[in-house]
Amino acid sequence: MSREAMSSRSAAGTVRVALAEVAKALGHEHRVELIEQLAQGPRNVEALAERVGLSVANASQHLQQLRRSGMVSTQRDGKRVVYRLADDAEADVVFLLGALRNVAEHAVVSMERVIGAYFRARDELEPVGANELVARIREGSVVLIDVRPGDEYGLGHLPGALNIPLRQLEARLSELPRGHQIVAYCRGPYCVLSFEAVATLRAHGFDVRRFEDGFPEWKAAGLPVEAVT
Amino acid sequence: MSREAMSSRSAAGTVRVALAEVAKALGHEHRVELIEQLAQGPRNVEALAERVGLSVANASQHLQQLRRSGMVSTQRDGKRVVYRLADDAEADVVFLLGALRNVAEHAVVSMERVIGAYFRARDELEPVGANELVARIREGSVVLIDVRPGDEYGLGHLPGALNIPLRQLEARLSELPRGHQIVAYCRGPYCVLSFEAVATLRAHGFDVRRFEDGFPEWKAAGLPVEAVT
DNA sequence: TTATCATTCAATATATCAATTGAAGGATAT
DNA sequence: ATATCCTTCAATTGATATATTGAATGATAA
Repeated sequence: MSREAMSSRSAAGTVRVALAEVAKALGHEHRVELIEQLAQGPRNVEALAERVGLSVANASQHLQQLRRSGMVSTQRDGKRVVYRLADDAEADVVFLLGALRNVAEHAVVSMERVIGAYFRARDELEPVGANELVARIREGSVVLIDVRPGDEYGLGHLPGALNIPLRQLEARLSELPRGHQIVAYCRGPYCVLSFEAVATLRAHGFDVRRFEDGFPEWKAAGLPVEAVT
Repeated sequence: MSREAMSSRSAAGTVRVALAEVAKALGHEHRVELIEQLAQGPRNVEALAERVGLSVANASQHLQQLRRSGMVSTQRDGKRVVYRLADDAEADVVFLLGALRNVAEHAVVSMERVIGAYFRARDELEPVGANELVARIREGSVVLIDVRPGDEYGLGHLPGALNIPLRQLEARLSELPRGHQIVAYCRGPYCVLSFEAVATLRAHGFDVRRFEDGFPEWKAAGLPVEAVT
């Protein structure tokens, strides 16, 4: 939109254009996934492209759309360009993803289907809410495990969480206690890693539940996080 | 997306496609405005087209995109087709609009500009939050006025609110009390009607504040509403 | 400097979207 | 039935978005 067109527009119209710009930036599967990745922590273009399964050039173009929307900012680090959620907007972007999930849950038919087929287990897994988790971490009545890959754990994790990536879980069962309840978390409410972790650990007789959100939501709520220094 | 492509996709991928579909549906200024209108209450195509300033055919096409996204549903009423926010998703859609506004507020440069120029007055107007408003309605210490057009008021309004459309405000000052504080509300946090109403009433010496949200947010929060029967 | 690396730009083909026009559906009223 | 009204469909034009390829930029390291 040109400056001229913008200035001839009502204040309310400008607000709507701004909302539509943000929505349009999230209006493509790849950009949703890029934002989800960036919610775990900052990354350079190559790492993002690889995770999302895009060519570097294609990922770069999508990232620039996100940057133009204002949700993402960049910073040079040597010969790399590091993308991150814009500091001002980080928590709001995480909440926005959550609001989109809530709407899609009711509105999008294919999503209802996949939730029915895959995530129905949510109730059976008795997920732990953030408030309860805060209390139980404080009283020390729970062992937290972060089942994301090690690099994401390194960029930030819940206080005191033990990092056991899902792939290593079966090999590292001896590190887990049988006396305490275990709570597993990963990238967010529809991240499959913690679902699988809970299923695996229950099959081995552990007392384990899932955190209903993930690291980004925890951080966006203003709760304390740790990072590997 | 075809059924085949969908079934060959991971559960997480399906969720992302669903989020992107919802976001894309809000990725156009006209559809944002249509959703804002529908958040006030159900309407037929012609009424929506007129309010948004579109041809009927064009409005119909945008409305069908919204319907395909699942956010909007239709129902025939004689020779009219009435559009409304889908019952399941109504509150979630209103929250989603709010989340978009929060992100855009930080992220979109043009929006910061217009907020600075037009809505800076927000602080000076000492807006009333929903919790405070609930309490003050209960204790009867406030006179509520709804400054939206009469038809929107008729579709639903806050309990006990008096409808004085902004255009009639100066002509109806005698209906307003000088003993009690007045609270004005309209369509939402960036709706200009209540800003103007507060400015007008203050110029006439009334004790008046703005409700910081609007009718849709009040209803989406599960608070009670009235409608003209 | 030159070579190397990470990222972005430019050009292209393909696909999708937006707005307009006029015709077609579906319902009611005469 | 016929006419009328509201809405949707179909076809068109022009605009915008996506993905690919290869070249250009900007920074570091030899």
